[in-house]
This record gives sequence, C-alpha cells and structure tokens, in this order.
Amino acid sequence: MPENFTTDSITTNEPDIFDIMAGASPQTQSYLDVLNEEQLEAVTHSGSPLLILAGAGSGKTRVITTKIAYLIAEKNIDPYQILAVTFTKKAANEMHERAIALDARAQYSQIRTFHSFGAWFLRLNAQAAGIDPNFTVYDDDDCVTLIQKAMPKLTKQQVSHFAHEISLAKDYCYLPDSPKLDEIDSDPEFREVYEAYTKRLRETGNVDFGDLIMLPYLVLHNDEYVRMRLFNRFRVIMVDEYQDSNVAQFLLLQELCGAKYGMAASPENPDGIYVCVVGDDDESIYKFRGAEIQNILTFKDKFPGTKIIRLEKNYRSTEQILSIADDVVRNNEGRLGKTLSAERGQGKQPVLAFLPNQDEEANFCADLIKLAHEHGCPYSDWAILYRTNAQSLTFESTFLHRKIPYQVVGSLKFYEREEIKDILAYLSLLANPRDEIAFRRIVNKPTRGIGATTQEKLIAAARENIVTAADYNLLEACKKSAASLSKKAKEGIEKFTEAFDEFKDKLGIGAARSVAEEVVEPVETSAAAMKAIAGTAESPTATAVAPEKEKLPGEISVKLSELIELISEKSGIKNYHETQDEVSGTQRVANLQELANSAVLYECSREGLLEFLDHIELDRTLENPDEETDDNRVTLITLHNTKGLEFNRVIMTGMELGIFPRQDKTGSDLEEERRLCYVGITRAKNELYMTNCSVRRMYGRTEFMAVSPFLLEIDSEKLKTIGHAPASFRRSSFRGGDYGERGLSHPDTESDPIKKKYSKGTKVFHDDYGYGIISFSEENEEGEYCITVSFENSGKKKFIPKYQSHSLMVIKD
DNA sequence: CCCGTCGTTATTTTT
DNA sequence: TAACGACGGG
Repeated sequence: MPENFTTDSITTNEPDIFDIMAGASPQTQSYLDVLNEEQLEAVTHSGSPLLILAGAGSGKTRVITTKIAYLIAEKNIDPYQILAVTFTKKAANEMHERAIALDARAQYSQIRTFHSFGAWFLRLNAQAAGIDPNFTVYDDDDCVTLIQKAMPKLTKQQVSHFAHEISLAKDYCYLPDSPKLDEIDSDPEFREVYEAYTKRLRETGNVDFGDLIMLPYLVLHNDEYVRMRLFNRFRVIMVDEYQDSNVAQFLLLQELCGAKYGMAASPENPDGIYVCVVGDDDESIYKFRGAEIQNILTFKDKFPGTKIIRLEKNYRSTEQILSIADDVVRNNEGRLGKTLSAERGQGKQPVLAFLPNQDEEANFCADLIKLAHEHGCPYSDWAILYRTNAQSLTFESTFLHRKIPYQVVGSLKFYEREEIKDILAYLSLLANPRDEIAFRRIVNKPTRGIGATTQEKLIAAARENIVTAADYNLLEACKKSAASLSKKAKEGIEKFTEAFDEFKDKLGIGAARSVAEEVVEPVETSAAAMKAIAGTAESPTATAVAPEKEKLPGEISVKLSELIELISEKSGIKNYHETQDEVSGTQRVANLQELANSAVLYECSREGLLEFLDHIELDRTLENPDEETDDNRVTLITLHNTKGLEFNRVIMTGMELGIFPRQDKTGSDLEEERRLCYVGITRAKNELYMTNCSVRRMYGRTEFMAVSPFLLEIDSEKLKTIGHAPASFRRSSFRGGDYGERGLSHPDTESDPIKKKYSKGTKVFHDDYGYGIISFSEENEEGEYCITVSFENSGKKKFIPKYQSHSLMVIKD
C-alpha cells in the first residue's frame, strides 16, 4: 500500500456554492441573485421552446425549480397550469419540494414522473383509453406471467424475450398491427404474442408501464375533445433529464404542447404552450431501455425556433476531475458539445491503480477507505462504482471481513420481495376483481389445496359469458363455482372468499356488493374528469378540489395500514412466512410491518387503496428496512444507479476492456458506454480513483484483462498511477493517437489477422512475460482460438489471443 | 409439498 | 464461480 496518499478532503475550506445559497435568506436576497448569467437567462426565457443543455453538476434542478417559482411569482402563471415531469419519483419529489421552498404556490403545480402523470391522466380518461378507471399497473414480472398464460406453449425464455420486445415496442408507441414493429422483431410470432398479450391485458382492465405513456399519447392523438381540454389545462410543460426520454415520451410531449397544431409557443406564437426541456446528452445511458438520445440531439429541429442555453459551469467536481471527464467524453461524435468549467479549483490529482486481480482491487479500496477513516473521513464519503452487479460480491465479502460498513444500492428491491408482492396481490385483487395475475399468485398461497387444475377451472368459469367488464369477476366466480369442486378445493376456496369478504368490509365496500359494480361507476367521469381537467384560471382554492389532490392529514378515519395488517394476518401470509424459516422469516414479517407502516397516510377506502397502489407501483425506491439506520457506510453501486448522485470520493472499479466497456460494444453502443464512464467520473466531488485488474475471474475462467480504452483516452499526465502498469497502458502514454495505433481492438480488423498470424512455432513477445514461442494452438469449447506460449523466463502460459492483441505481439525474424 | 441435485447461464434497469 | 431454475424422489 503506497503511503503517499493524502486523504484529507479539500472541501473543508471550500464550501460549495449551494452551501452558500442554502444559507441565503429569501427575504434579503432574491432567489434570482444566486444564479449565474446562463442560469438566469434560462429562468427568464420565454416565447419559444427552450432546450437547456445542463452539464453534470451545473445546477439544473435549481434552474427548473427557480423557473417554476419565477413563472408563478413574476409572470402570473397559474401554478395549476404548470406541468413538470421527471423520470424518478425521487427527482420529482425533490423538485416539488425545492420549488415549494421558493414559492409556496408551487404546491399546486403538477410535478410528477412521466409515468405517474400518465397514470393520473388515464384515470381521468379511462374510458377514452379503453381501460378500467381502477386499473392497477403491472410490473415486468406480471407481464411475463400474463404472456405465459396467454401463450402457454412458449418456453420461459421465449416469453421473457417477447416481454422485453413488447415493452420496447411500447417505448416506440408501436401497436400490434404497426408495420414498424418489424424494426423490433420481424418474426410473425412476435406480433401474435403482442396481440394476444394486449387482448389479455385489456380484459384485466389493467395496464403495464409502457401503457402509462403510450395510452395517453393515443388518447390525445385520437380524441380532439380531450386534447382541446388539455391545451387549456397546461400552459407550461417542462421535462427534466430529457436525454433519457424515449420515443413514446417524445410523442406524448408533442401532444401535450400541441406542437402539431401550432399551439406550442414559438416566435410566431409567443403566448402558446411553453415547452422547456432540460438534459445533458453526455449523460444519456439508458438506450437499452428505450431511451432515444436523438430526442435531445434533434429537439431544435422538432420544435422550430428553439432557443438553446448551455449551463457549463460545474459546481460539483474539482478541475482535475472534470478535465479527465472531458478527455473521455470528447471522443464521442454524436453529441451537442459542451465544455464544463470547474468553479471549485484544482483539487487533488485523480489516481489510477493497477492491481493484479479483483481480490487485490477490493483490498486496495478497503485500504484507502480505512486509511482515510483513521484520518477522520467518514465511510459515507466513499462510493465504489462498478459496471455490473456481480462485481459487488468481492467488495462485499472483503468489506465484511475487514469490518467496513457498506450498503449495496439497488440490488434487492423492497417491492420485489416475495412477501411484499403477496400482500400487494391481495390488495390488487381487492381493487380489481379481474386481476388474473394477482388471483393466480395468491389463490393458493398459503396452500389451500387449490392446485393448478382448479385454478384453471376457476379462471375459465370467470371468463365465461362476459358481456361487460363487470361480469369478469374472479371472486364471484369462485363463489359460484365452489359447489362444483372437490371437497378439499371447495373448503379452500370458501376460506379464500370468506377472507376477501372480510377485507371488503374493512375497506368499507361491503361484501354483498361486487367491487366491480362500484368500480364501473366512475367511467361516467369522462365528463366530470373533463371538467376537472378544464379548470384553468381558478384560484388555488379551487384547484385543491382537483381529483389529484393530496389527502390532508387528519382527514383519515381508518388507516389503510390496518387493512394490510388484517390481510397479513387473515390471509395466512404472515404465518406462512413466519414458519417458512426462522431466520429470514423474522425479516419477512418485519417487511410486512414496514409495508403496513408505509400505508398509514392512506385512508382505508377504495380511493385510498387505489392511491396507495398507484404510489407504490410507480415508486419502487422505498429503502430496504432491514439494515440498521446507521448511515455512515460506503456505498456500493452500479454506474447506472449513480445518476443524479454525488460523492466526495469515488472509486471506479473494473476499468478493463470486456467489463467496462464490454467488448462487443462498438459505434453508438460504445459511445453510450463512454457516456457511462463520463457519468461515473463526474459523480466525484473531491477525489477520484480508478482501478484496473490485470486478471479477473469471470464465468469460472480466469481471464487476462486489457486496460479499458477509456483509460487510454485520458491524458496520462493527468493521472497519478499506482502499481504495475501493463504495457498496453505504458505504450499509450507516449504514443497517443487512435485505437489502431494503440493496438486496441477494432472489431473489423482484429480477429482475422490474429488467427492467421498466431500459429505453432511463432515467436512472440508479451508485455508482461517477455519473449516466448507458441508451443500449442487449439480451439476451446467456445470456438475461441487459444494458444499456449513457452516463455524464456516465465514458464508456460495459455492465452486467447483476441483478448491479448494489445499486449502480445508477433516477433518478425 | 418440500428438498436436493443437476444444468444453465451469466450487462446496465428511472417506471 | 455462483446463483438460480427445473425436475424428480421422498
């Protein structure tokens, strides 16, 4: 372990600008005064579409929230007419809170995630969208189950493959009959599955995540009445993290601001609907989930007259950190281009450590963290970043062993736990007796002697003679069919329906009446909902009556948490998990209690239930309650999950070709990996470390790893290197140039020449092992070309040349 | 219905 | 390597 590290934070003497601003009193200082020139321009701009290109750490949330406050306070915009959408609940909440802090009237603005906006919209326009107003949102697992049931002959693999493609199709707003579906998969079976799935999903009255965007778009696109009402409802529309929007979201945005109908603000129509998007094309990292970077790159073409404002002053990272971030990202071609300037001074030189393997990598991190800790640096200053979740394992075991407290972000999600999903299924079926997925999940859980055959029988019975939506009622079908079942099944199903009657009573919707009847009522609402939507320039008091209003504390007579506790108890789920196994059982019961706790603010009524289900279905971020609340921990996190976060000290691990980036990445995919690297680097406020392993155990094999090309893009003068740098890196230090010169893989030129050149008897030189001769060549099971080399001084080593192209070369006679 | 064993398969995942 | 799912015996 090198001793010449200084681990003192440089922040102690350099409070950042937000600390200063946080202390500013709004009475004595206008919130506009703290903005820099560009921020101010962005806040006060009006009269045309606006694209704010906000670099990492440039204060974009501040700009949006200030703009909301400014519009309300200075421009007389009714807060009710402002819609701001983000991608995560966390971001939405933060934005809402910060806007309210600037101007209390912002509480009446719609500040939501895209999906929760979609859900809100669909509840008001359920009929137009062809769904049940009491729909619940199916998550990806539920969709897979539904496809499997709709198309039983498909294998599990096919099902998840098609599920993925369907969700992708919805990200593009492609319906099952769209010719463009071929762009995703031209297999006719795909259309068939998509169609069957859609039909089945509509029968349940529910929606999936994709529908929350696609259906509102379709409604607005097809229904002029709804559209015109909406144009009166929102006069200002803002989108945060715009680089992560997908095509469907773009289409929805276009409809919301009436771009196609000349309703959007433009130089010709300055009083039209004002649209402002904020994002950073360099931070677009979700292409694999449908995000379309072209949305931001071509925004100005799609919205004529767009004003572009760049926020390039970075208040987060030190200059040295930003400088290497720029070294990396400037290699991308598809970008609008920005140069960040550091507002916090030089800072410490970033460190690049070359380590032999991942165990040493973890130890290196542990050494760093411990050393810093001895100097008074809290564990929570640190974040370990990695490309894949699997990489967390070594860190976890090392940290466990070395007693370093850590938290893994984003691995096991609270709402994906079995016991939680069980209770949610009870709630869902209660809300919507057509919810087949929920029904299947719980009808025999805990076991009531209702096997697969009985389940099919019951569902078939429920699906018979369906005339209106209300006829499809799984619980009613259970009651009616009970008599025709075997004794054991009959008893089971009676227990099941009796429990549900009790739950309905608790919910105050009465056992005698079917939920569906009540549920259908609000369909009328088209008109009522329209009225609510149409409400425009009313006072804030009037807006409080809007259907999306928050429940007020004290208004709740019976808490929804009581229902959850009742269900846990009476359904037998609690007992089931208690007795499953003692160790994790206790935890699971605690999780159930946690779920109940999270429902205390909801009323025990049908409305409260729906609100609650909406809330959790759209917000899966609830913290894992199991770990004690000691928050002084190192954060272990994937690069993707770091977006929007910042840490005083960041270690980017696994900086190797094949891990980061994966080696099959080329072209625009490689550019996305590079952006991911940029995101990682720019998370660091004060100190940045990067680690590289020369050997890594993967998939049961030990592979020699090449240096990540991203490391080679950084001017090596800017990094302090530690450990034995492999030749591939040393060479790059004085050669520079493109990949070709550095001998790094370029997919078109790589594999073939190597196959030809490397045959038995060939003399080679390896950067780490010296001179040798190829003693054996073969193909391994994967069909990869392998060679065994006898080195003069280092014995025999086995290589796969295609992974060694940078460090292994042929010696010409 | 539960448990063991064998075989398969390995990105990233806002909602 | 390891973790998870499928399958078969008790």
